[in-house]
Amino acid sequence: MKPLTVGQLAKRAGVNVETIRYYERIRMMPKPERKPSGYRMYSEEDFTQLAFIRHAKVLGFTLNEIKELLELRVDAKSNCEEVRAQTEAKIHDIDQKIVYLQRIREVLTKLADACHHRKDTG
Amino acid sequence: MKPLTVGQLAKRAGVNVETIRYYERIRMMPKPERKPSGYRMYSEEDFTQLAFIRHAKVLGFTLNEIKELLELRVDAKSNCEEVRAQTEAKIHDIDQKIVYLQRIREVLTKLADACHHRKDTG
DNA sequence: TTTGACTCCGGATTATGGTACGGAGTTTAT
DNA sequence: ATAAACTCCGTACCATAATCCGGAGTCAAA
Repeated sequence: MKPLTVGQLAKRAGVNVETIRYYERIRMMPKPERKPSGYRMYSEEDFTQLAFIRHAKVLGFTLNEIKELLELRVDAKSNCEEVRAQTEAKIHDIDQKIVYLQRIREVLTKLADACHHRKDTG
Repeated sequence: MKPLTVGQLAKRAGVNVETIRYYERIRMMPKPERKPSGYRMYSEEDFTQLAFIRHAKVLGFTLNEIKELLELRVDAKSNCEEVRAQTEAKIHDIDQKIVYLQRIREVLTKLADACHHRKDTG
């Protein structure tokens, strides 16, 4: 419940402090509450959002795409029908990515198996 | 069987001609045979490799990671045991990505469903 | 209470992954 | 044969996504 400092948040999320400030500047992360000294205070929710961003990044989404994903969540309260359509489009993109990954996975599996056999058979 | 020009290859793969030249410079793509005029000639195999690169890029692999994946394929002939280990590590990374993607997919599905219900029930 | 670690900020710098430019030569279709 | 379209090359430029800098203020703990 105690708020996290920017350094603690950075450490938990495995990112640089500067990255968090950068995400704040470009509105990927919300402006946090501040201590009287001006130090940033972060919540668990902030950590969740940052982790989401990092995972999505690993998956090849650009920061702008991730921002869109985050905004879908927020907009869901107001714009229901349109959000639903957009969300389904994103799901389609994700399914495509999964297909590609599985294809690459299969190629690699065959590679590993070929090596395995060669080892067995000399 | 007729070799492709760089422009034809670019068109089929959906990339810029400059991108292909760039990939050649950084050794993501092999140096192609040349016509007497100096024009590049590409094969179907080259197309396959380029398509692989583009797909892997969409999935968030960096060009260096993709280069490693391509090299695994080539090295498989010589370094069997080590290649197998590395390949299995890559497969593990890919499985992690699939897990992340499925998690995001789930969140989005819930979002879409919530909207759907809201529409039905007013 | 001081000292070392942390944080503040704006602005500069970096790495990656391309894209654009432009003058000269090549190919192709008419 | 000639124009349009394509290709050659090196270099310069661009956007994205951070990361670094450095001087000043803050916090924690010995």
